[in-house]
Amino acid sequence: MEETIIAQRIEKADALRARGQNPFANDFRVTDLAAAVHAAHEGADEAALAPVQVAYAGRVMAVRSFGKVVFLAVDDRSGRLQANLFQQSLPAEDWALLELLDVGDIVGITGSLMRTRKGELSVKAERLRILTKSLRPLPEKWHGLTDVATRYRQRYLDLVGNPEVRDLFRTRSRIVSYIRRFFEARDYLEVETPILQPLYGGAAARPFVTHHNTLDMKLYLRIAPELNLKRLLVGGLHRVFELNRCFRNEGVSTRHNPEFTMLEFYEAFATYEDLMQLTEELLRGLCVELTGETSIAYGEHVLDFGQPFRRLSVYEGLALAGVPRDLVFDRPTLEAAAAGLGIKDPGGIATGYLQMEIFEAAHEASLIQPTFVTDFPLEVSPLSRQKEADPALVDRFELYVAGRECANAFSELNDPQDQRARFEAQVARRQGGDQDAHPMDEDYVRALEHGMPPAAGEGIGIDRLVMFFTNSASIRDVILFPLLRPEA
RNA sequence: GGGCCAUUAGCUCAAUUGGCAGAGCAACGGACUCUUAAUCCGCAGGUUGAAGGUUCGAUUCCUUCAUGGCCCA
Repeated sequence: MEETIIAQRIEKADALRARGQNPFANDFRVTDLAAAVHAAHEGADEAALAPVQVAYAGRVMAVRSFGKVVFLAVDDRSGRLQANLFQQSLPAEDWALLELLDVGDIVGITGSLMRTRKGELSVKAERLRILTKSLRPLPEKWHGLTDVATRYRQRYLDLVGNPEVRDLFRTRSRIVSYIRRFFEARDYLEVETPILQPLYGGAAARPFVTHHNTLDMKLYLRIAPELNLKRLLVGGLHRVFELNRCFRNEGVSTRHNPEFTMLEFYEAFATYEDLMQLTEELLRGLCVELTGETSIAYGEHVLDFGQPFRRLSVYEGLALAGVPRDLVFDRPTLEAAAAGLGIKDPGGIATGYLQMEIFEAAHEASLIQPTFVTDFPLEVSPLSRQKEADPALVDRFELYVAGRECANAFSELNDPQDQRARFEAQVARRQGGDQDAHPMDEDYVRALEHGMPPAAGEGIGIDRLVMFFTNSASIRDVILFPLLRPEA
């Protein structure tokens, strides 16, 4: 049946050619947009509308024919504007095009404005062009396309049929644009650093591996831009940010896509305390930009970015989970708490990592309102600056919203000798089987040896941010083309 | 990785206890000068995700696989 429809439409395209018209023409000049026409003339009366000439183009979403008058619902990038075709006032040649027109075709309409008896502002067509002949049928007009796999695989159909999807990606664009303006206004420089790297780092994750043919060189797709951005701090670019695509070789879920977008920014002479302040400003301002208010509905929750964000240190969280402050290094206490939370084989997990597993198991899902989790174990933070008041901890925070981590920040470690020792500890873990452990990066240590200004830096997951601000349950809803298995 | 659910016409969905695979929209033919999911008449459209099994007979029951969704780890 589908083949029949395609064959019929190819015949129609051929018929257009036989009439001397290109079924894929590109010589129509658009002077008007649907939304602008509505905005400019919505209240105007017939006498005011009739002299207004417009030319617009878009996809035909519905054809309602009454014999000698035909109504077309035409969608352009701004919205919908109906075209009214009267046999009486259209050239015979154009009227005859209707027998070759299908829902889904792209048309160009020129004419004057009018209002129908039901009051719809529309265009009384004087010329009709079929600019692009569509050869396949669109999804059904009322229910639209709902099959999730098809929506992701054929996102163009999802966008054609579901206006709310177009709106979501407009919102995504506004979020990115706001972030860019926010940092530019604070004298940050936007930079781009390599995705293809001979050595990866900056996060705890497994990379994708690829190969450069002519250099015969193994390359990794970056898991984070962190180390390169800090090299720029060494170089004197003291405020930098990068809106960057990262790649982590892990599973897919409603919260994870193997490639995702992060914001990372670094500021010299700032501390993680400063970044908590900055992060509150960023998210509060973003919320106001998008909604006009300081809170937003997300699922069953209302996320409030208006108040100063809650702060909860890792040790405070451990105390709430049954590990008092003076026993955070007591293995029997930690292992008992871990077992109680369902953590498997706690005896095999190093102390700092076990502390974090306990914290996350006990608290992560309940951190709904924006919460800064602060002061992480040094062991799990190989790039963070040691806390002066407690050498077992680092000056670091993660921001949790709606039970999910959405930012990670710290005062940066700039002591090259300490950094080398941290890398060596990571390499030891790697040899112990931790595939996420950080590899040694000699050039990064060398850069620190030249002197990196004291600084703080942060990464924010853009996809998760977009999820919050578009009330999306799955990361796939906010990525235009999420990774899927190949079609069967 | 484990559990549950889904997969039927281009799209959205039905199909009784295992008994002739159906509807709406889209398409196709026709009527109609004001529709907003237009309406009306007519016509057509199927390897029921794939492979195998049970059965006189399988969309339905069983096994395996594929794809997707939800939950859990």
